[in-house]
Amino acid sequence: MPELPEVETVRRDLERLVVGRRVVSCRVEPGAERLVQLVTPAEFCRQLTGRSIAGLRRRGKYLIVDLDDERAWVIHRRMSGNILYRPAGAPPDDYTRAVFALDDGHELRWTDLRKFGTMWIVEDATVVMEALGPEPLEAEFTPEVLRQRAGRRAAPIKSVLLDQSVLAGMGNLYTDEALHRAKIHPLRPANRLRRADFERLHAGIIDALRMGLDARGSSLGTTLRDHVNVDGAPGRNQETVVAYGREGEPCYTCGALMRRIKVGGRSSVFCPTCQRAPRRARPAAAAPSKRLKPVLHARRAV
DNA sequence: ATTGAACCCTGTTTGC
DNA sequence: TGCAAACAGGGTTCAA
Ligand SMILES: [Zn+2]
Repeated sequence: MPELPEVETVRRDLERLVVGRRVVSCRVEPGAERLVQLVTPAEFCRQLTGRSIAGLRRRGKYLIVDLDDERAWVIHRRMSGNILYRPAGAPPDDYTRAVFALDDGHELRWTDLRKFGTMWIVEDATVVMEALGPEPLEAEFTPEVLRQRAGRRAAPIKSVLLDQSVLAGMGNLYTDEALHRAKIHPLRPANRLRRADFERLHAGIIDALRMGLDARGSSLGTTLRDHVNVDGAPGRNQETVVAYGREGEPCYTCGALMRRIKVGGRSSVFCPTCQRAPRRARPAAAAPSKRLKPVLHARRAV
């Protein structure tokens, strides 16, 4: 799933490849019309065709392609959107939903298995991006900033970290990674964390994101729906994750088996030993309370 | 203000 | 064994 490191990796690649290039044609495949926001695909393509790419920015999980007419082409990959930079004659890519030909003989291909991704062309990119929190890899992000923005919420810290208005760019994977590194249980109410917790969490967030960036992103799950970079190659961070997707596997720190619970409807993997449950842990949905009665049958031969 | 459900879509898993 | 139904997945938006 594209989160901050996955979007940033693609931004850096595109910055190297397409700045100064002109969009010479634009095509949105039938059935993918929802990709385009605000206007029809035809109008979208009309606005895009002929424009040159002036630069690439990122804010949270949004990719911003600055155009030479002072407008911004804003892209959100959501769950399965990928941007590929291919020679115009390259073999087709599965789930291609839109194609943007460039003046260098290459094309940008938008692939998106689920069609959840969205694009806008706007005068001011901030308009389409809801009030986003600080950038976790910028100097503005400090333990104190984290405490002030997250520490008033009574919701589980996991849910608060996923709130893009608290902090921009964290998704389910990097949230689990950060909480594990910080040894904080995902269900801990954010307003009950102490300063020392926020110090560790701050460091854990940065470490997890940097690890993802160094590996060119995480590509978990089945191949088709994974994040890939502009050349179609997956990231390598799935080899480095310490929590996400590791349910039932031993914790790298203590060896206890990693558990998975639902927090705010999202699956969360954590170590029950390293990440101590809050005093009043919410009843885990995955653990129906069993009466003592089954003891009578526990040893029954099968 | 805060929380939870709905929604977007399709590959995968589960159940009959 | 086949097929159909349920589910998972994450971010955002809407509703309560
Ligand atoms: Zn552990």
